[in-house]
Amino acid sequence: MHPRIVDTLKKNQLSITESRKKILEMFLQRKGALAHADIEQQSGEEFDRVTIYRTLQTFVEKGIIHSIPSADNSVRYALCKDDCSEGHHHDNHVHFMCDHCGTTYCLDHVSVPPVAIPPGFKVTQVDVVASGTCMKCQ
Amino acid sequence: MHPRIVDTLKKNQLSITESRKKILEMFLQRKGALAHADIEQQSGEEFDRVTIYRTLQTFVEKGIIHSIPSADNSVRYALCKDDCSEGHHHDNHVHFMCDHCGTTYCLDHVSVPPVAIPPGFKVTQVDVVASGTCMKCQ
DNA sequence: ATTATTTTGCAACATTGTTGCATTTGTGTA
DNA sequence: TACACAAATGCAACAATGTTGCAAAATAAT
Repeated sequence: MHPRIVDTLKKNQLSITESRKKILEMFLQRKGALAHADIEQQSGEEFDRVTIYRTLQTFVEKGIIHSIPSADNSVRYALCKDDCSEGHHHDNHVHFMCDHCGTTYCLDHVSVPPVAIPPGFKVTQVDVVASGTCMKCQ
Repeated sequence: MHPRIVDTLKKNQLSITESRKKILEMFLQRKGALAHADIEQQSGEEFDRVTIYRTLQTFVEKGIIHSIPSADNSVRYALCKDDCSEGHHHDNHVHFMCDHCGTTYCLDHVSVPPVAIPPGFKVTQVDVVASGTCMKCQ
């Protein structure tokens, strides 16, 4: 088991349960983003569907993971950059979604460029969603 | 009826039907984006739910409208900039979604800044999704 | 006007997400 | 360690959303 799992849960005042440990481990092991369906398949019916929904919701509220915008109506989640031990500041993110294999990459180290939003809008968050073909699918 | 409706449909080799005319008119009249539910409500059960799904799908395929990425798993659509009479080149778009009233604005005139995607990724489209509070909700 | 093609509406189904509640699990304390 | 309290889980039922096949209706072509 990944060493940071229990730490992260404790820091966020969450009970250490099987589902939370396992789901958090999936995020730590895999670089890319995960959809609800991915988790359901990978865990092999170990957890109830409802439990997965609630766990993801809890993780989002605590700022452990964040949801990634997509145009095809599939919600995906990825780990927040800094384990969010400091709380959940809404980071700006750059994501890449491969049209071919569907993998979503969370490019934490790419900075979001300034965007000239017209006056009148109060911007709190900017997400950049790039899509195309990833290195594995060239 | 908006004068461009029949033209747009003809240019895209689509039959001129009631649902297509009415749904396209909704997009032309309203500046913001529309979700499936919006259309269903505004048309007042005039059309079957399935018809709306299929009409939206057709419009997307023809490049008349495009879907807007969002983090909350709600698909919204907006008119393509140039009526897409030329076919569907994948434009880069800036969108703004108001956290308060849920309205999605399609900021066609704001240009998408260059983003430094790491080598290995072949980018075909970049969407920028800003969120916060719109002018009506300040 | 008539025929051929396309679109629509209906029904049935599949998927995805939500809620309430009893049972189980985890946490804090003696 | 054992106990009581709090929290999370699983189940069932439900709601919302999206899909598919097919007969009937509307549109387009002749």
